[in-house]
Amino acid sequence: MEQVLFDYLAQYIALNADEKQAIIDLNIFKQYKKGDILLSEGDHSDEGYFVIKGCIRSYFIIDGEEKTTAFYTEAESLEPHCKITKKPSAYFVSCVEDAILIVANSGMEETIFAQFPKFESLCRILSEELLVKNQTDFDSFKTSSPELRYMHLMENRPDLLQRVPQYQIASYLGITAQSLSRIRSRILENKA
Amino acid sequence: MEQVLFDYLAQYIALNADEKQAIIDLNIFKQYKKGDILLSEGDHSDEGYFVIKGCIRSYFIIDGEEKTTAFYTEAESLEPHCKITKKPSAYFVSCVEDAILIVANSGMEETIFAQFPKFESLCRILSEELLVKNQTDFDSFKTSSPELRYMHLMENRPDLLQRVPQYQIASYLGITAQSLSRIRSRILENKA
DNA sequence: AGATTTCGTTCACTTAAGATAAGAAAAGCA
DNA sequence: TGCTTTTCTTATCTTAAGTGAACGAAATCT
Repeated sequence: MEQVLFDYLAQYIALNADEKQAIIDLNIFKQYKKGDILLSEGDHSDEGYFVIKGCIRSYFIIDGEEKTTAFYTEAESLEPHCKITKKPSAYFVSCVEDAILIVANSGMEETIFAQFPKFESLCRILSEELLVKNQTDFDSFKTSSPELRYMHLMENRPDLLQRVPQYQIASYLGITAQSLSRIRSRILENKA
Repeated sequence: MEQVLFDYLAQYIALNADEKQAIIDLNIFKQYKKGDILLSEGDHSDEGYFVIKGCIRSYFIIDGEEKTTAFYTEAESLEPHCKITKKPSAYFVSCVEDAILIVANSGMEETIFAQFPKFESLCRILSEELLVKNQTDFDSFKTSSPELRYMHLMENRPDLLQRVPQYQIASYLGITAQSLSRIRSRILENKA
């Protein structure tokens, strides 16, 4: 199970046995069931999540409506805002599927940083990469119509369309479920 | 002039005289004129920008149309994707106003990191904060209508509406200039 | 299996954004 | 100052998204 994490980290830095053991010793692997809520609006949580297996999502509830803002699948990580800002969470995080996650809090990170400084370097690099990814996604969202956004998603994360209910995809695309349904039939028509 | 930078950094870490001098010795302050282009699509650039004074923006050109994706004003910093990914830039960066910027490349960062490790720690923290900010903006964009996005901007960055041409604001909001003009008149009507 | 809840599609209607064009206002320049 | 370019607004028309409601299909539960 650790292998997913170590394979991921190997893309960025080489870890020796001690360093790997230090991570394992933190005892951070947890299992969850579909529907489990990891974080709720208002929570003061200090935990970040790295997905080993499964799918989690973040969403707001605005006027009683769920607004999904992100999905995280294998080898992706979610650092909730509240972990960084130390303020109550503005959104929810729950499991779209049964999941195995790494759950780590800031205290654990400090421990690791102090023991192995190269982890802080790693975190800077990961953080910069995440930032680039997030900005790229935002740019693409801003410069595309809902239909293009959907087609973009079909190309880039086709698995999501299988794993996640359509109404969650819809709000992720910034539209209603009805509108997404129309877009889908429009695309099918044009293919025929 | 350095003071803007040091005031900014003081929010995060304490710098001693040596450290400040190391930064100054990099000789990184540059002046630009309104309209100057700092980065073009296709460029392989290694430079990041920190705004001391003025305003810069990033934009794509898609089908001959400018699509503005971000504005950066005093004490904000822009790390172009190409700096991090080492690939050719997908977008442009230019000056909305005359500007004084800090321009630093990766080599300078390495130098500083090696000399003063706490700068790397600083960069991780800044990077995480930028990520939170960017995600918050993205979430807000996704969950708002164009009209709400504009009102949000009026509240949060009213200065931009004065400093930046409307057609650039419009594409920043993901809409056309005509549509923004209608939104503005709609808002004025409802106030009256 | 049967009942129930969740999810996806369709329809009719309303509202707002995109496209195209034209003109007014403002800013920049000679 | 007067001229030119840039920026903003207005109008018409088209297209697509939002809303509310209804229905059927699929998944879930026991």
